[in-house]
Amino acid sequence: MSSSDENQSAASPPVGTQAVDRAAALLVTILESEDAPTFGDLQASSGLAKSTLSRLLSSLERHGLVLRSEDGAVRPGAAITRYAHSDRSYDALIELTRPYLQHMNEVTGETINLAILVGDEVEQIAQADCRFLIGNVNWVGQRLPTHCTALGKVFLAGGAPLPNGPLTRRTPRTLTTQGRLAADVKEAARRGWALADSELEPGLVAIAAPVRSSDGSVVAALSITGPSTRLTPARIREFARLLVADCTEISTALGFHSKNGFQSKNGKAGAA
Amino acid sequence: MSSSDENQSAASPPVGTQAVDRAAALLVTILESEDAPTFGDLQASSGLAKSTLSRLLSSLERHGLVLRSEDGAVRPGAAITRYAHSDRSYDALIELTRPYLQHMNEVTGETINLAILVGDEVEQIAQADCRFLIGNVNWVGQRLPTHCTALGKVFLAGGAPLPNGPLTRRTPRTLTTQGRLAADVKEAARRGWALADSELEPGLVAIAAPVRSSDGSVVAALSITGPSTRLTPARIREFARLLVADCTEISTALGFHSKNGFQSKNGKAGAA
DNA sequence: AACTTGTGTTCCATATTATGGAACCTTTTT
DNA sequence: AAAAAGGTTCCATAATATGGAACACAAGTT
Repeated sequence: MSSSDENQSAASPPVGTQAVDRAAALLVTILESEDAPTFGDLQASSGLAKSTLSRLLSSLERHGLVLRSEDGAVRPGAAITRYAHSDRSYDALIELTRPYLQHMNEVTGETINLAILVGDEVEQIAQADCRFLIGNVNWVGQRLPTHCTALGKVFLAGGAPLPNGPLTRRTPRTLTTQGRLAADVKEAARRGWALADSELEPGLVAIAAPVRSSDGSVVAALSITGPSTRLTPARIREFARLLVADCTEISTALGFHSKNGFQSKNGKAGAA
Repeated sequence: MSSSDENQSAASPPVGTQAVDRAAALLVTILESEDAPTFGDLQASSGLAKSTLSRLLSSLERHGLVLRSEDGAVRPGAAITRYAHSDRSYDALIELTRPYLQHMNEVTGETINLAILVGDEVEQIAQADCRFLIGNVNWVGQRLPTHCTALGKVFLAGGAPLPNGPLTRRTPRTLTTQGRLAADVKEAARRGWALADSELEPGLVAIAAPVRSSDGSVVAALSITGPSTRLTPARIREFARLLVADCTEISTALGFHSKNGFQSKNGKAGAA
């Protein structure tokens, strides 16, 4: 019995159930594999006896956690697929990012938001509240356009299609031409974070950075929002560093690895 | 030991590992629960001893399959979240739908495609090839606009934002005004399937229907494509029934339940 | 066609490994 | 301050998972 703990478990005194541990390790392997492993692959990577592996897979399969196709490939099953394509999958993302929201809130004192792209709008799905009197608004559930928000620009920089309709003028500083918006988004992509200064509402400043999944696509964005009186240029630079650092950490937790903050998706993406 | 098989396993002679079975059932419960269950909830629903439950959850947690937040709620863990937000999650969707593609291909003889919405375009991700000489084109990987394809109209009918830029005229029959497109999409929503007759390419006819996830959102679309010589009005009606039936089955496998084929997402969605 | 190799499942005796009750610890409620 | 609720650890017991070998099936090989 070769106890090869190839996972992150550093020095955990084996508390828990051995059989379940093995099955869990198996499932994780299947979830992480770029292309579906075969029975043989799993046997090699886990070092389990054929009989044991067969039984473990049967149990997982019975519950729909694993799917075996005719060619012998083992894939995540219907139960997982079902979850992956449901709204609930974002709840876990919120839970995963919550500590970071709190951390950034403690350091900056400002409102922190987590958002995803829904259609061509940005929807805030979690928030850590500002500690000052001025600035407490609940943004959760709100949907905003992409062209005049820092969060929106992050998704645009990540490859979302530019809104090709009219760009509504929310304030005198809103970018209302395709050209200026494209340039601003390009700049955001270059430096790794986006800025919206009085473009949504006069005196309201926001910066935002991307959270990426393992394939490099932007799944969410985090923002710091506050009044321009507090978010001065110096503060913005300081907070942006912090923001990008935390977003990078979250992305890493999601399996993304890269040295530079922003870069185009390498996989299936690209111009149509 | 109350062997309460609450899952679909009808009469499977318990082949497999008991401990893993319990853990798997637990994980499925967590994945399916609308809002995160607590330790107590799981104890009640599974009927396991506290100690056993504690150990099982520990094992699952160690591998990142489960996440326990401070308030005691148990949620899918980072490993699952990571997978759910990666491109790979579509591989399993393809695998899940493959039998249906084949079935429809056998019945109709025409080309069947599975597609998802990427940005404001439709990307084909799986195909069952046409059995006739005329009509074999590999669409997989291709991205097409939404306004002139049956697949695209399905997503528009499902709530995706209408393209608000110019609607490119691909053929004389392409719908190039917002008004006519909106009307066509509305009709598609009403009857549960979409049609594109010589709108992408002269003589090319396609029908498509939605695949929905448990929350009602359209995650994918299936299409039947062929030349207008074979896809006559009578055939179209016949194939549409088949298409909608199969899509409903797939949606059910993904946890969606509804009597009428098309209906607006009841959850977070709605007009902006 | 008969043979060999590769893959995965079932069988079975063994002892390793999971089990549940109780004690214990921590936090919340009254 | 006391009590209840919620979880974890401990421990002796035997129930349960284990791996080797036999078996079944398919695919390539001579």
